[in-house]
Parts: sequence; structure tokens; C-alpha cells
Amino acid sequence: MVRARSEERRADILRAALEVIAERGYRGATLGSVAERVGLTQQGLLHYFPTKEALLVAVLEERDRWDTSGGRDREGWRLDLLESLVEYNAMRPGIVQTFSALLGESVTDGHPARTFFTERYAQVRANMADVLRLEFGDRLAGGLTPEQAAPLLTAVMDGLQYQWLLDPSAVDMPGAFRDFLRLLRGGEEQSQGPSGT
Amino acid sequence: MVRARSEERRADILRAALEVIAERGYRGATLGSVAERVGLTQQGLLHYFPTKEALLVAVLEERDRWDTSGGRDREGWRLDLLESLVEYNAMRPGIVQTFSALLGESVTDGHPARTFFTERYAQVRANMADVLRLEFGDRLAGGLTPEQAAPLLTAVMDGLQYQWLLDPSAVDMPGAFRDFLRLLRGGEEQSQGPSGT
DNA sequence: ACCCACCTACCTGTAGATCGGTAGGTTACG
DNA sequence: CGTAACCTACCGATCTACAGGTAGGTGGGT
Repeated sequence: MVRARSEERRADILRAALEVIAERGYRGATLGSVAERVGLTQQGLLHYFPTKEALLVAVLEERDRWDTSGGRDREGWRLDLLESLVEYNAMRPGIVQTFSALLGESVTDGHPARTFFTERYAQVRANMADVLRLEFGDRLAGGLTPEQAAPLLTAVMDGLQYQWLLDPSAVDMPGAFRDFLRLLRGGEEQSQGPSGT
Repeated sequence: MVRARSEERRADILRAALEVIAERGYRGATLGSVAERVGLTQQGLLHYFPTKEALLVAVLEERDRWDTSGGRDREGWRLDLLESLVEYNAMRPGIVQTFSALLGESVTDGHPARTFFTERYAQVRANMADVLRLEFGDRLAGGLTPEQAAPLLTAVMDGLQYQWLLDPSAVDMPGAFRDFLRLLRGGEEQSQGPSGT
């Protein structure tokens, strides 16, 4: 079972890389520190991933696999699933931090994750529009179309993550997200106790 | 007029630093490349800012000064000014990119900009809440309080910036922001041609 | 005469990557 | 069954590059 052992190692490395990137970003991450975390030397790590960039790509691919399976997919989501996704995220600061750090870096010139994020957001917006149309039809609060609301929904999720990462005690991320959904639903009067500060 | 010349140099350096950080983030930025851009050696630059971190701090302080003067202040904004701020930003991708990159990095451990952003966001949210209360009173669309809507407003601005930076042709940032304001205003029916994709 | 602005030279640390091994297991085959 | 050929999973040494920072100047303006 050499093959299995090897796959396991790769998975360990990816998990470690995720951690290190969360702590220092991609540019700040070093192969040595990732290697150390799984009990390898830097050279040992390079046996599995020939370059630093290859490691990053593998991390991103794994992410893609994850959210193309776990509930989503070309047309998989519904609004209440989004809500639980945000709740789920609120319990995994590590993962959120990894991808928020990467997103931030990715807007810089020639960053290896840039195309990944660009394409991903295009797809996410399309997805969101579908979800919204399914839930609200063609016309939602404020007279917006699903296509107009989709980037906003996406933006809220990301923006809240940054605020929450910077100061978790100042922002109730899932609560705030629910607030936004109420805004989308548009009813003037709704109770349900306050969630923010 | 040596003093003036020196101030001018500092301003040049800060401008160059802003550019370089936009291109490579803080961690990826090098003193040498900033220096080069203003026709100095790296050591010449260190004459003005004794460490790399000092340079970053100066950049952040300048930003603070900028948005504590230009229209804002403890109680300065109004919603329509926010709208023009977003329009203004849409014409300065450089600045937006600098601070989006920094925000992304700042969530990593021990980043020198972290406290800056943490405090800044607390203040921004408070500001936003004031603005919203001034505009809408205590109860806005969806039954939200200004304090609940403030983090959302902030998140939308930031989140849209990332989407826009990644693919300006895919997102009409000012248009999308106006859409969000319509959502906040809450009226079910409003015309004004579509803005999104 | 002095000092501000800046440079040359240099040091130290670190990062990614290459090279050449070695130990242990696996397979091919006489 | 045994052994030679080969492969996998690493490690040590080393190369190259560059980064931030220090020390000690020099030269021009006031």
C-alpha cells in the first residue's frame, strides 16, 4: 500500500499548506514551514509538489472540488443552504482566513491565484443569480433582477468575512448575513430579535 | 527651501509605495523597487523611512488623513456622498487595489496593518450607522436597524471592490452599489434602467 | 563650517530550487 | 528462490537571488 501512504501524505501536506497560508498568506508562506508541519524537509515536500506554485494550485483545486461537491454544484444551492454555509464558515476561521488572504493577494499583479478567483467569481455570481431567481422569481426587493442582486449577495458574504476575521467579537457574521437576506426579501416589517452590535 | 524639497520627496515616496503595494502587496513589495521609482537607492529611501514597516505606517496614516478630511469625518457623510465615493474609486483602480491587497494581508497573523484595519472598520461601521440613521431613521427596509445595516453596507463596498478588481468588465461597481442602496430604500417598485451584467 | 540628503560597501538572513545521493521496497525473470 | 534492475520517498549540501538593514562616508546648499 505504498500508493495509499503517498496519497495520505499529499493530503497532510495540503492541510498544512492551508494552515500556513492562513497564517501568512501565500507570499509569506514558506515551503520549509509547511514541510516542518508534516515532518518533512523542504526538499521532501518538493518531492510531492515540484514548485511552490504547484502546491498553491493543488490547494485551490482541492477547494474547487470541495465546493463543487458539498451541497453546491452548477445548480445545487438554495438560499437556506447559503445561510448554513455562512454558519459553517463561522466555525472554521482557519479556512475562511486562508481564502480571504488569498483573495486579497490575488488582486495583485501576476498572482498565481488570480485567474482562479476571477473564474470562480464569475461562476459564483451566475450561481447566485440562479438561486435568487428560484427563490424570488425575476423581480426582487427594490425592483432588482437576480443578476443585479447576485454580485451584492456575493459581496456581502466576502465583506462580512473580512470584518469578522478582523474582529469576531464586533460582527455576528451569520446574523448579519440573515439580516441581508431579510433585506432581499424586502418586507418592511419583520421582527425576530436584533443580531448586530 | 530644503524643507519643502524633503516633504516633496516623502510625498513622492508614499505615492510610489502605494503603487508598489498595489502591484505586489506589502509582503511582496520591496524597498528597492519603491526607491527605484522615485530615483533613489534603497538606502536613500531608508533615510526618509527608517524601516519598511515605518513606510507602511506612513501610507496608512496618509490614508487616514485623507478620508478623515475629504468629505467624511466623525459625522460628515451622507448616502449620496458615499455613492460618489464609489464612483470616484471606480476611477482609481490603483488606490482601491492597494487597500484591498492590504486588507487581505491584514487578516494574517501579526500583520502590521491589522490593528489599523480593525480600528478603522469599527469606526467605519459606526459612521455608516450614523449616516443610515440620518437618512432613514431608526427603522429601515426589512425591519433592520442602522446598526444592523451598517456592516452590510461596509461589506458590500469591500466585496464589490474585489469582484471589480478581479474583472472590471464583469461588474459595474457604482451601478451595483446604487442597486444596494435601492435595496436599502426598500421600495418594491422602482425603475431606473438596469445596471448589472 | 555644518548638516541634510543621499550613496557605496557590506553583512546577515532567508527563500526557492537543483543535484546527487541512499534506504527500502517492488518487479522481472532465470 | 534469488538476484539484478528499478522505483519511490525522501535527505544533505549547495547554489542563486534578493531582502532588509547598518556603517561610514561624500558633496552641495545655507
